[in-house]
Amino acid sequence: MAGRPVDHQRRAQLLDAIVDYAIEHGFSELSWRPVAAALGVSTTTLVHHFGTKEQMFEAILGRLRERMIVSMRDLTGEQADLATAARAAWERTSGPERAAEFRLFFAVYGRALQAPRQFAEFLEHVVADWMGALRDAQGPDVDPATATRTATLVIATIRGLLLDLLATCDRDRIEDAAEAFLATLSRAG
Amino acid sequence: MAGRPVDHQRRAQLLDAIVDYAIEHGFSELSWRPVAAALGVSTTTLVHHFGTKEQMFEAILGRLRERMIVSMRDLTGEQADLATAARAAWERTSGPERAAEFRLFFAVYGRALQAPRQFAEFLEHVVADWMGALRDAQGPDVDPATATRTATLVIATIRGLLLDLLATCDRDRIEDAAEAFLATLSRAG
DNA sequence: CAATTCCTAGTACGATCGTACTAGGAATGT
DNA sequence: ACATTCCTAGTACGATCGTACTAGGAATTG
Repeated sequence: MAGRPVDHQRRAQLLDAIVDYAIEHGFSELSWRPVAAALGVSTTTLVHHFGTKEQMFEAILGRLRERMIVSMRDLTGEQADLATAARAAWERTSGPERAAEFRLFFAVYGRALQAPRQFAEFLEHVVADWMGALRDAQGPDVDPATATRTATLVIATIRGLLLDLLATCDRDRIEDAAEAFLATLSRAG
Repeated sequence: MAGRPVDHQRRAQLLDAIVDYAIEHGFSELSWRPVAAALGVSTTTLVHHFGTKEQMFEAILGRLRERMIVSMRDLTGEQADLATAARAAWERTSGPERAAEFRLFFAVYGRALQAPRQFAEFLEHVVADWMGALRDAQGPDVDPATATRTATLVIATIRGLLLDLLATCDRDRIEDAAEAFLATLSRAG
């Protein structure tokens, strides 16, 4: 008994390629056959590794979640400072090279606001992590309620600006507003 | 020559029903057959009035745009005041009875961030209108650049909070943060 | 009245979807 | 070596999709 062992690395490698494909093509074009063709494998290979399509979405969101949470690690350097944390968050997310990734991120919202629970869970995890980072950035001596309030507001503002940035071509206007917002935080904190 | 005249009212009536269906079911379930079944007509009736599916999406977005712009008319009462305008904007958008509508609104973002131009155009029109309203609310005597900056920021914050509100179940946290944000505007303005 | 145009419905065709089924080569434990 | 399990591929089936085609009843002008 006990034949060939499961190749977990193979699945992870396929999953990363699928996430890249999703970032580039969006969710709507995410069918077995096109993905398999892009990866140079057969659809049955993908089905074998990921089961149903719903399970594949779950795997994609899990991996994407990991990536996005990792990209927001250690927002503050040494000192705990909300203003620098917010600025770091903005700069890490607003770069043109990450636009495709955040396009997919907001596509998750589009899906989460309809039925399936998996997309909503994804957002809860990611946003909760970012909230924690921005709460920590305010230091231990601030009122927890206001810390939560401030973190919520900062995330909401940045996310709203990001949506603008991705949806419009008016990058200057958005970056100007973002700069003003971050300056406000520096003045206040 | 000249036979039966075109019944424009019939088309408008069908379109409104389709928009309602879209608000309730989202874009992904927006196929000829289910919509026709829900409306109690045949698919050919819809095809006859709207042509291709892309044209139907265009019609839906056009009607939805009208609705959303109308819902934000006259944010300020008599006096031009950014704080009251922002508060009015928040209160008009955050109500639970409009949640379904804004779910679809953010679903537009999800699509706009991928290919098709029509969704991006929709957002440009709607956001431009809201921007204008919030710029006007600041009165004629403020610097146009800062007025644009402020309007951008207010819209971004409200939109970010709205996304949070729709995606999470933590309504209290969001409304608390929104209240703090609006209070800030009142203090500043 | 007749002619014409619009509205609606039924049907059918090709494409694509998710997925189950079959089967053969590859890699392991005994 | 052998049995067993994994990986990959090919194929096929049913469902759903957008849409073209056909045709008949309704409403209008001449």
